[in-house]
Amino acid sequence: MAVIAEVRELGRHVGEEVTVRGWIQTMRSHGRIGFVVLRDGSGIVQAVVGQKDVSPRIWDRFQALTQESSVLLTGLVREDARAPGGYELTVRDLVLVGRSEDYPIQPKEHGVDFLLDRRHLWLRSSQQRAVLRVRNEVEQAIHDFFYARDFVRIDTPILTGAIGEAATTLFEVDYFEQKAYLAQTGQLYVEAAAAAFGKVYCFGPTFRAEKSKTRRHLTEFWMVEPEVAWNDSADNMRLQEQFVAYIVERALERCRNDLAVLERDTTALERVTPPFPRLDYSDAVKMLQERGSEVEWGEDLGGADETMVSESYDRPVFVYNYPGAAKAFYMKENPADPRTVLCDDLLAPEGVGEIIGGSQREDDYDRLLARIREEKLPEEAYGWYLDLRRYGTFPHAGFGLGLERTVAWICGRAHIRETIPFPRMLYRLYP
RNA sequence: UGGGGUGUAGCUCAACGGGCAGAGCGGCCGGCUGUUAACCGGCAGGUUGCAGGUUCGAGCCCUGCCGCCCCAGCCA
Repeated sequence: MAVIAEVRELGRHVGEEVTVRGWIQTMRSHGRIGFVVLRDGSGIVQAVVGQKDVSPRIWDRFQALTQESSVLLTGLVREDARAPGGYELTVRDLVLVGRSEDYPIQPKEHGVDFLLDRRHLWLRSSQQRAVLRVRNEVEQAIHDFFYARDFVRIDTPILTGAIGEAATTLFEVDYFEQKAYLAQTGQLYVEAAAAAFGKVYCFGPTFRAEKSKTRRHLTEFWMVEPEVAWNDSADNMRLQEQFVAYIVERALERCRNDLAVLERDTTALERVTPPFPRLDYSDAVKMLQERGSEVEWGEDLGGADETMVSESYDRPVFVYNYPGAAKAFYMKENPADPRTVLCDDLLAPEGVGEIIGGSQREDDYDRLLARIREEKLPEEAYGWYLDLRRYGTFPHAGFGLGLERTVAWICGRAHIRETIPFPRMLYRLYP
């Protein structure tokens, strides 16, 4: 009875007979010899079957294999430069576990719609596996970064009352004959927790019922939102650049292979080291106007404007202190220029655009209440949020980083839909 | 929601200015002992998104509808 081995550890079994378990990725038959590439999740290995080396029964079984059939392969592990992965299995025994009939995804080009309809199978493809492994590494890096800095993770509710940033549309659900909404941010809740723990973050799914159909929007996406008591806007940006640099570094360190599978040119990522350039909103508008943009002071930057700014730098760039009218109600007024608020957007290079939105929060009770009324928000829903300014208010700042946008940038994918296992978009709820 | 595209074999795409609907891949059959998206020969595979219109004749032109893609707005 051969020992069961994972493909990633085959190097330790050279000269031994092992059994590997997995799925047939590709196969090539050649008369009296044949090759299959087996995937087990830990890696891929080429297995060779020679007609003279196996019984006629095994040979017939091999001839009948199809793409994505699940199998047990038993054989001798050899080093072989001709095999992808460097190791090869000379098959002695083959057990068919589950036959795959007419697998729809070929090792060829397919349209995006076709693939998304079969997302449950598309996940098996090598580039999709690479993207999702990078996502996994980024998620782990996020937790490690904050854990090492003594942040406390706070899980914020997904079912909420009418509270959030209000500008965006919320998904409404029936909550025991009451209206509830899927959370569009955990920020307001981590602000509460910051007064309990000092440094906190939340990391979970958020929901936006916007009818956007662009390469950088999903209706369900994951966002990490740190919140730090006593931090001002400048502290906030310093934390952001350290955070982003750490995530990129981890991906470069631990996902070399995946980035190679994705044919990602990593030179642009190697440059992502602090400090990131900082551009005052007003200077950004001036620069954009000189380059022919129609943007006027007071407006938010459009997608084309963001691209123009980010293309002027070789690493992520902060644009800070936007006009208050263009931003959310909770951002703190800039004492040096009350038309603006203490906030920042972090724009990733290579035309990726915004991956972080952050700000120092309004900590003055009266000014915050005035802003809630200006925006005509349901005041009664914000009672607890105002309490944070009534019982020991404190300066604090935080930000939200979009996980999918960050992964798309690191992986060099044009569209963020490939960076989440099962994307939720306008008109797509299946599979 | 607005603007621009697109829809032809299971998949990816061809088809002159309106004139017999095709290829590659995949499938099936056969051949081949070192393939790397193998190769060679053969076979099957179509209501050209749907409904109407113009025309001797429509995959192609016109109208409506539907799906999808890209861009904009909103944002992460």
